[in-house]
Amino acid sequence: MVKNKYTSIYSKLVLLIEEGKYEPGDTLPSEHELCAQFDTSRETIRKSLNLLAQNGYIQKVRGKGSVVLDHSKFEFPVSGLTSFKELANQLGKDFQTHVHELVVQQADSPVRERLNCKKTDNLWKITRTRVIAGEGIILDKDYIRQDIVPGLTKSICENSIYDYIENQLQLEISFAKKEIIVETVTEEDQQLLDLQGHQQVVVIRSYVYLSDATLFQFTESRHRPDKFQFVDFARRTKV
Amino acid sequence: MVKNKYTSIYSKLVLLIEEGKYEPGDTLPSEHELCAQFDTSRETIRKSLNLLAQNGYIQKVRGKGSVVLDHSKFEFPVSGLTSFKELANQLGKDFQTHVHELVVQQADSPVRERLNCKKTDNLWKITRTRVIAGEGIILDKDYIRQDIVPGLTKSICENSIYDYIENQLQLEISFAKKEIIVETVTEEDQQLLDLQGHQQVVVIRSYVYLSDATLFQFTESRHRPDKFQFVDFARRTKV
DNA sequence: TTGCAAAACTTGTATATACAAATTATAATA
DNA sequence: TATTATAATTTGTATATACAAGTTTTGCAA
Repeated sequence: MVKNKYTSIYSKLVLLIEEGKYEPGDTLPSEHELCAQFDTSRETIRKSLNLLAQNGYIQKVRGKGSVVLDHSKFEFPVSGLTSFKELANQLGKDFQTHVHELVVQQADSPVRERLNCKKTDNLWKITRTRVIAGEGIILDKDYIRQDIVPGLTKSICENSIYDYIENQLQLEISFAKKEIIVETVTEEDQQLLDLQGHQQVVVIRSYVYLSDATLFQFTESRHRPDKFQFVDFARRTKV
Repeated sequence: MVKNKYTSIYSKLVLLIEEGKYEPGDTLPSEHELCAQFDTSRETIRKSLNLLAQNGYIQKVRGKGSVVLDHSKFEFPVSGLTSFKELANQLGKDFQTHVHELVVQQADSPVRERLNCKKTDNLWKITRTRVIAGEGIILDKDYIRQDIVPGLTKSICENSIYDYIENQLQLEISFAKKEIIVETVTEEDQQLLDLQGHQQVVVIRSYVYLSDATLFQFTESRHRPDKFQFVDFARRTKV
């Protein structure tokens, strides 16, 4: 994949940190040295380092340098915008996706309000369960605008919708707003998940946007509580 | 508070957006125009705009401009690093903080491992409940390194420890790693919270760092599930 | 040796320029 | 009028310079 200079330098530095070339507590080479190593300007290096800082790999300290953080402590990055398949691949777990429903329907009122679309707009409704080690753990209910994402098939839904959107349709998924709450189980949860007596599920509602700021997807992801984990890296923003 | 140019411009733009001067769907004035308005260079304006984008206020589109997003949709910003008091103030809710325990102890093994400190290090242990509308909703258990944060009092814990750390001690809280999971209630939960029959609590474990990358606090925040909500704004990072 | 001051180093901020890439507006043409 | 090509506008990337602010090292003096 073709990238610009500073993201490719970022990726190389991430690799070096994950390989252990730079260990937690170490300081990276100074910006000046990195300029020489990568044969580029200081501003470009600084953009790469800011990416590292944003994603929790380093902490920059004025006068000292860029201190490497213990990024591995949280090996389960559910934060950010990562598809289930990308996640499962990273973890190397035994998993399957079952597609229960894949239909086109007109937006009914509760979803229409969430997706901010017209009554006549056609929406994909996709219901899937994620099966890990033989147990139905996650129930995903997706609503996707068909005019933006046409041509969905069962096979695509079993693999990765994100992969299809980004690589086949060449659309750019950009950001999402997420909300995490706990709800009591519904009849659908009980039918499609192996709840093992749990009376509540953790629900993640996501509103997903393209890079031109159009909202195209609403997802409700319902997790069995004992298998749920969310990890976040947060920087303090002063008022 | 003295700030640098680009964060102060950022704050002004946030204000204009929250006031409704720029509405969702509008585009901000172009970078060039903003340069003229704020009498500064384009790079400085770009830093301000990048802050807006990171925090979910705008989406930048090449060739078009900076589109204002609907930031108000999530009026409950638990994401990021915000103290309970800051949050409660924003919401204007009726709340109280009860301090149940405020002691200094040597780090015992489970906490020592989390805080990555020596056996002989002294730690504050603070146990507090957050009471909203008369009900004990949140149980906070804090462990803070005494050598870094000395002089804690009950009064400080009833108000805001973060406020004391930042304004009295002049330390800079910088970032945190958080983990959210669901656990079954403990005896302590049942004693100190009004659980109303709930058998599980949502637990947020936070590791909080200063700007020089030293880990100084570990917090376990235990929430009654029906009152828990976590909101996140996430940008997709390409590999 | 110890303590202090100066220098060197490192990151932060602000400004300027040049060109690339995407979108939008304009003008010319059929 | 409708279409197409061109120009103007807007954001993205890369580079360069100058100085500020914090940390570490160096070296001098007591």
